[in-house]
Amino acid sequence: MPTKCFIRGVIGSYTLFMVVRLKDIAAELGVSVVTVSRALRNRPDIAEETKAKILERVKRLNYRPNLTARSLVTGRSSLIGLVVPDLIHPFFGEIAKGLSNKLREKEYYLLVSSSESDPDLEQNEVEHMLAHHLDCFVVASCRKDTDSLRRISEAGVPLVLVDRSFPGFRSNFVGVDDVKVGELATEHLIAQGCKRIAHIRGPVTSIGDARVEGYRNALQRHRIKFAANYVVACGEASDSDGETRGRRAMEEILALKPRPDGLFCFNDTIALGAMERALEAGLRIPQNMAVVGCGNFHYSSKLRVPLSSVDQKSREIGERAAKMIMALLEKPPSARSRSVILEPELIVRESSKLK
Amino acid sequence: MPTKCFIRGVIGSYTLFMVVRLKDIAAELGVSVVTVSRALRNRPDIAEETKAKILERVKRLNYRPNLTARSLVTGRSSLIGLVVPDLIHPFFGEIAKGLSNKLREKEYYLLVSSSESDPDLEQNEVEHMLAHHLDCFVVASCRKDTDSLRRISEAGVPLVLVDRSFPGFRSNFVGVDDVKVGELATEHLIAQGCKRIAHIRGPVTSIGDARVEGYRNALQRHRIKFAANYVVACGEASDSDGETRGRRAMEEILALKPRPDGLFCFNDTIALGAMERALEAGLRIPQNMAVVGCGNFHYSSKLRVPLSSVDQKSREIGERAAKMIMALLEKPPSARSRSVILEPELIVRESSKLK
DNA sequence: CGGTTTTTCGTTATCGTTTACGAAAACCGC
DNA sequence: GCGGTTTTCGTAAACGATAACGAAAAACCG
Repeated sequence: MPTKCFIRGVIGSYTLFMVVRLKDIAAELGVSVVTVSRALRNRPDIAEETKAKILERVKRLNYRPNLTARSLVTGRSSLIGLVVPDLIHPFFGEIAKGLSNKLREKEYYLLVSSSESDPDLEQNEVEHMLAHHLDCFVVASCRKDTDSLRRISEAGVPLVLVDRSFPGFRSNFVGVDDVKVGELATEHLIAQGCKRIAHIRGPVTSIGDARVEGYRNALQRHRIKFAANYVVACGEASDSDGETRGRRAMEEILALKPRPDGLFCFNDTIALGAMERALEAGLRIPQNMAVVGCGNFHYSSKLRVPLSSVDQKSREIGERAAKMIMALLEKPPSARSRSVILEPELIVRESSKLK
Repeated sequence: MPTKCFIRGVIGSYTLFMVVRLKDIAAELGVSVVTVSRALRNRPDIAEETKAKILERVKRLNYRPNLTARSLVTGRSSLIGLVVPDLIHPFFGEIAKGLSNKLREKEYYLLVSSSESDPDLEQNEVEHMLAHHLDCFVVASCRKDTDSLRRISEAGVPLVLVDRSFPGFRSNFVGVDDVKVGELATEHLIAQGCKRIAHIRGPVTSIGDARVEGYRNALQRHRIKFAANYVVACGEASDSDGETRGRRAMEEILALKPRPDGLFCFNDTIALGAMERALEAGLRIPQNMAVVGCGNFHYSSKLRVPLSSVDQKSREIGERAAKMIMALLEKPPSARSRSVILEPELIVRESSKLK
């Protein structure tokens, strides 16, 4: 139990702690609370001499301002909310790390919520987090609609979308060009000599659709005819983990006649499951089927068959989002929203190396 | 910019938002602020009729209490601080997830800090987080000393250590029995017929030492003589990533005469690096060298050679820590500290399957 | 029906800080 | 020395909620 006093030490088995407030320092030095506050925030209207005196005492007493109280009056909490579908997921983990490292510079802290890919949970979490009066939200929404995003906007809290944007919903955004992602992967498979390229697509969202679009663009550019049954769906992240979804999708692909000789997967986890299933079925990768994933998760290079993957620049997404937040919070009334679209990068490994 | 008013709508390109306060609801219904507060917190001293009336209005206006203000007066912030060396690390990621999911039930939120395995940064982060007046800290410290932990205790904030405890520093703790971890891995290698078992040890901390102790215990139990040069160090997490550290350690191991036929690694990432290096050197795993890691990271089963690993129950650690926090915060003055020691579990895969 | 208890609700103070404003002190030029 | 700045500091009022206390209203009881 923190006690407000200047005694510090052990009495019996109880330890008394001091919780120093502005008031205490002011009283000790015989100045007013406001003067101490001014010294701490480096305000101009204070004499150098008194400032030095105060800062010395502040340091000696190990004073730390109560940010809760400050927040109440200034309306700034120095807290940023991060809402992602899954904290364990390497992609979002990297984003969190990029964010956190950059935000640290300005002493912002991250309040995280892992929505477990459950739309209702996400909405609920946003609702609760709003009560904490965060300075800004960073969201990779797992919802089909924009309900949770709108709640944030309605509350007047700045918002940065990462990874997924929502057509029709104006907002700041940081992510990669997903059409380019699809093109990069597919062009590569074509260049490797694949003739029949399948795609395990992601959910029906802006991202999933954009990747399919890129996939089609590349095929068209090389006059390969698009076959609808070569694009197989594998459900949502909320259905089951990516790996089993990848396995199931591979079942379908194995049944296709003629069998595809190239495969572009929505992400590395799905690719992993698909590859495992294909290997079990006796296929050799890449000889019988070249595979490219997406996300370049850090373990993708260590797999049974090291996986080619399109890097989504997750760390950079986090860092750029952090920069955007800082800009947003420094000069608040910038009505129009900004977008940062990063270029994806293909990393080639054994799973698609045919030449 | 949130405006305090009851107008809501679009004027030109500006949207006005309402920030509803207790005061507003009270004014609308002609009751006092305290009455509304009581209704919201389900206090007994309020008539059912007025309560219903208030709750209806609260719902209709979409009121959310300002937790910052509440926190200031109650001294409870509903925020839990999580300090880990690395957010991306699957082990800590799982802990974060376990914590977050459990804490959600009581509407606690997680403020995270990834210290990047930098002791100074950790200290700094703790210092700053203290200013936010969190209700409790969960820490996996990367420091050699207990300085950051002591700062938390001195501030009178409840503390739960996870993964690593510090002998001599009394505190709540949730983790696995690390001596058992070492025993489990080593006993298994012995049972598989390994005669010369090496160990890539972790940093010189309670954990690293305990695992070595378990390793020695198992050897002794089977009358295998302990050779000091079979225990190779690989530096600290802050030096470089586990994988390259594992590779470097394997260099040393490959130079040992006679060459070990079994290897127990401090964690899966190190094991991964070590295995990669061994494979490059032409060794076959497990035939020439059986390998067991620790942590059972979710990708360990998907590696080139699926890796046997001692599961550290990371998710459960998070959940148990969450439970402990709730207990701590409900009945505060429990002076003595509690420990939860979980049993590790060995998961056998190809990397060590000899029989 | 008076007195006591119980229920219900309002008043006031408080949490630790910042903002707005104004007063005193110091400085300045003439 | 006297008006007018400028510097330095203090007072008072927030911020949005809860805690402690007490008063009015209602209910109960003999």
